[in-house]
Amino acid sequence: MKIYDKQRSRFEARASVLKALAHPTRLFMIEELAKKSYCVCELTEMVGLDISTVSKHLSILKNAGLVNVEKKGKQVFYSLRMRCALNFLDCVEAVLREQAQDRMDAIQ
Amino acid sequence: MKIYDKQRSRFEARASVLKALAHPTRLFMIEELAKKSYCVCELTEMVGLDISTVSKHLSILKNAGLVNVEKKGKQVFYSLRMRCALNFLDCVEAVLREQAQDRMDAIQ
DNA sequence: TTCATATTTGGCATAATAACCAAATAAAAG
DNA sequence: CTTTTATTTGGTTATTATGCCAAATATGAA
Repeated sequence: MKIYDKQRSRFEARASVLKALAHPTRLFMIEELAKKSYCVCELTEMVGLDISTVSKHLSILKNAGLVNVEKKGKQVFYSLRMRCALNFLDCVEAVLREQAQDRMDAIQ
Repeated sequence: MKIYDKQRSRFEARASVLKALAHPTRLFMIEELAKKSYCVCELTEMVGLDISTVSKHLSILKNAGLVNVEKKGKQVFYSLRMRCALNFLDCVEAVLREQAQDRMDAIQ
């Protein structure tokens, strides 16, 4: 029995949340939803993919608990639920800046 | 031309960093590497997967810029580079607690 | 040099993702 | 009730990810 096995389900749960974030379209939508709530058709217009694709992306964010959903008439509005998700995008940006620096160092 | 298209490469870069994190085994290793550096063979013993699998996971973390690598004799030691990655695991934990709460609410 | 140990790389099988289209469902309007 | 609009779901295909084994590489010891 390895150390990892004992805690595997805990790390699987964390990974599933991070997986929900780890897609460019979903990251874009999260950033937009941080500003205000949007319906599926508005988000579809912004991203330029098929509406069924956008709907599925939103469903992934919803299942991960990252967004709220509110139905208004025929439309469904999504909004950002976990605003802390934004904070850690700052860390991701820091990682990217370091990556860029590494590439510079490699050239010199 | 959609809003998203103009910034797509920026979101792709972010997503690639998050993808590197979004795996249970890699999250486990990141948490361990936060405590101290380990060689590949030690990590392999902890996770209980094939050493080639562990090596590939570490390579993914390295390419994302999340860990440092240092060779000492025959062994290769990895250590956590971006400690801010730990902070946002706190956010992930918060999301998971909310998920659990939602499930409780659904039952009641 | 040869051997043993540590790590990485290539190849392959399987599983998971993501995109689209088409069809199903939901809600409001005519 | 039928139509229209908005959204979700099911199905298919293409791409990517994961894990193992075997082979290649690297380092140090004998």
